[in-house]
Amino acid sequence: RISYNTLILGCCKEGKVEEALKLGEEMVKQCIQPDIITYNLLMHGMCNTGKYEEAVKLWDQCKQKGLAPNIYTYSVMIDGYCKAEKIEEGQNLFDELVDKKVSLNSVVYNTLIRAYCRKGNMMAALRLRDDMRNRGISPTCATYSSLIYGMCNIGLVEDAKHLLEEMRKEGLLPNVICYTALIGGYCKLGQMDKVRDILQEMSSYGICPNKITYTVMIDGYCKSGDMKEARKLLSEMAKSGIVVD
RNA sequence: AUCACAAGUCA
Repeated sequence: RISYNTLILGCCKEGKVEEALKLGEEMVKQCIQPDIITYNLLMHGMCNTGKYEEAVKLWDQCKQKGLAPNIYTYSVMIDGYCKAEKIEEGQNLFDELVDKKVSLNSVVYNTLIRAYCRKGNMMAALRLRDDMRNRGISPTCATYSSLIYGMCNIGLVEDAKHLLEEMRKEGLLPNVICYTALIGGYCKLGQMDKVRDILQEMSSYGICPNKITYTVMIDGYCKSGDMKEARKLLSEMAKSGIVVD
């Protein structure tokens, strides 16, 4: 069963969801009962290929079989709904989970927070962040990178920067993803001088830009018409050992 | 370590 689940995970990661489903049927024929993990994997695969309706079917099937959804099941489905632009549905599932009095974790919160951030509903996103804190669940880098991204996306880059400082106060160390999101915000506004400052700050904390960080900055310089600086970054990237593509 | 969440270019 573990072997099958592992195989299914492999298929899903390759995007071969049909094959994963076949493996699920094959399990049943071998008299190996799919467990909740099997279902979680399949639902995740469906969601990631845009077939969230299929995932919902699996969810129902799961309940009919008397397999109880766990926290992973919920986060997969909440994410699936949100990525299909059905935030309301995602929120409903979240509320259902809250009612169950099961202990929530940061991943479920982060999933919903990210959805609100992408939609530009920062009030809802920040309210959820406060909510998780009140329940004693610590926000993580994923929480903040979504929030920072969301703030930047509506042009409130200074608020985003402030969130980064808030992280430190909470004893969370901003990682390269948080910084990259913030840099992206400054780039979008053409504030390349600020980008320099952030880079400086990063290196003072020993955080190195990665391929995505460089891509964001190069794009920023190109769009602000500074091709010289963009080229400079490209060679700097190569020098830092990143495989340039 | 059998499963879930965050940042990028072009389309």
